[in-house]
Amino acid sequence: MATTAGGRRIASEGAGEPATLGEAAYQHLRTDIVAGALEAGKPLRLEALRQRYGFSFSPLREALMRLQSERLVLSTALRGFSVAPLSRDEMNDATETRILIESEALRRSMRDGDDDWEAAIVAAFHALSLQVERQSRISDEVDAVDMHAMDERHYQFHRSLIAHCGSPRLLDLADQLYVETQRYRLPCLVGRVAGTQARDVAAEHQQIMDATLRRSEDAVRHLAEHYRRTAATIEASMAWPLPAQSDIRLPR
Amino acid sequence: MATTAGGRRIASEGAGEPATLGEAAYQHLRTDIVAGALEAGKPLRLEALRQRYGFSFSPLREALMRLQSERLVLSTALRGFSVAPLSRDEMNDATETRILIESEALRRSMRDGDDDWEAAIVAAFHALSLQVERQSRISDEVDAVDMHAMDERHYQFHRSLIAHCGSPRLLDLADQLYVETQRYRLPCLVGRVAGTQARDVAAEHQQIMDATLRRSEDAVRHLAEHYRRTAATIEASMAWPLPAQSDIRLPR
DNA sequence: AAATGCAGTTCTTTCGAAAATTTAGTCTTG
DNA sequence: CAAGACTAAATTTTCGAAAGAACTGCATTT
Repeated sequence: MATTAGGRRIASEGAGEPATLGEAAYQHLRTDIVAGALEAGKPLRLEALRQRYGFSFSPLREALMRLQSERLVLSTALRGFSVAPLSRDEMNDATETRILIESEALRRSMRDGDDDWEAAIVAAFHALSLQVERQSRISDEVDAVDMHAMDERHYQFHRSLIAHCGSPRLLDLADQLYVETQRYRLPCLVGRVAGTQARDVAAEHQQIMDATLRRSEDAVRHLAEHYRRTAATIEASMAWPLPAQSDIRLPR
Repeated sequence: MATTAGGRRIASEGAGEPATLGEAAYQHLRTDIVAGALEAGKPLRLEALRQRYGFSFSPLREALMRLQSERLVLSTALRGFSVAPLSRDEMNDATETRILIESEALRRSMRDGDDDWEAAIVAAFHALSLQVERQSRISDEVDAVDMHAMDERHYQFHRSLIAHCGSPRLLDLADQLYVETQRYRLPCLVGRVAGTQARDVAAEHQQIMDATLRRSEDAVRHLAEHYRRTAATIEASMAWPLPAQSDIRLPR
């Protein structure tokens, strides 16, 4: 097995082969939770997971542990794990926290960013634009593969903005919140007819980038609006699971 | 700290006995890392930990996994774990991130806080004051037990300020950063002669509380200064391990 | 009927050993 | 003597089964 450099568990890390089964399990589970293949709120029985993925208990447990600390999985002491439920409150909390973190990171990047940083932003924006164009050219429907390619570019663009903030913690938190909010974004993308959006997301990105390169505080405002608008769109269009009474278990 | 910092993890956790060995291992390891009993930078060999704590591999691994995502432990794919090193950069990053998070949480608490919230702050402040007084009365030297009692009150006070922010994520992050920064604070407290401090920490706390109850933005400023002053004090007084060349391993 | 108590079952958690990989040491070779 | 190759030891990772706790359904009691 080819060893991957053990970087922090960032969203883009998945590229190389995972060095351990635990890592592999983590990646698979995370992908499936984010994509909704493992339904929100449902319990994650170890035996079922073993059959589904072919990992044995130890790596699975390890993966679930990690996912728990990223808020994708819940666990109760002797009752096992479950997929973290989706809710308006969680989404909004995640969105606002993301805005807090990324605003600060963006400010710092704008303060200290160098030419390479700027160049990377322009490049990422371009790559994202190309992807959008290609997609609308090739097919009307957005399928899972397109969606992931798209999402990767989208991630790279947003990350490039804050990349020069100088704080490993902020970048880490941003990554984590990106993944969390992905759970809410992705379901709304699949099956959507390309170009249907009322919003001009591309224009929003352009606005953010331009203001960022101008080192203008407008960038922060645009970014926040961008995220809030996305959250609002999702909140409106999503079929929210009403918090089931039966799922609520009093601790002991 | 009576309550585990990562308050979300387990429903029934808290002060009581940990329900599983994994949880117990987590608590022990965390305590020992924060207190410096497990030296920063040193590798954590599973066999050694098994002998020291009496837990077998599975619970230990689980605990280490959790600690890794809280930045107290590092791990590399097939080379095991080590205690996360201490450094000026990490401390400052943690401090600034903490300020970012708690400032926002404090603002929200001040915006929405009710009478109970205010009462809890006053109570926590009082408890902290009593503890400080008792300590300086009983003995000159600060020992480990005093230190923990003190730290618990201190934690409760700071937490009471932001308790009403309404965001589970912010509270969680604040808890995590509290623990992280504890690694830097605690070593500076042990052995210190009580009342020696040039700073009047009690007065700083009073200032923060007063401004908070007035719902004044000053509270945020005072809080930030409080944290920065602490960081500066530590930065000056601590014997920093110089980043050893030999510890650096290139990942292939 | 509601509450209580009691098997049997399901599921999580833990253990100890086996497998896989890295690390250290030794020897060889150019 | 440095670089490489091989071997042995140390260490992590993984497995599968055993142990322990929670859940289910049913009978019993109030």
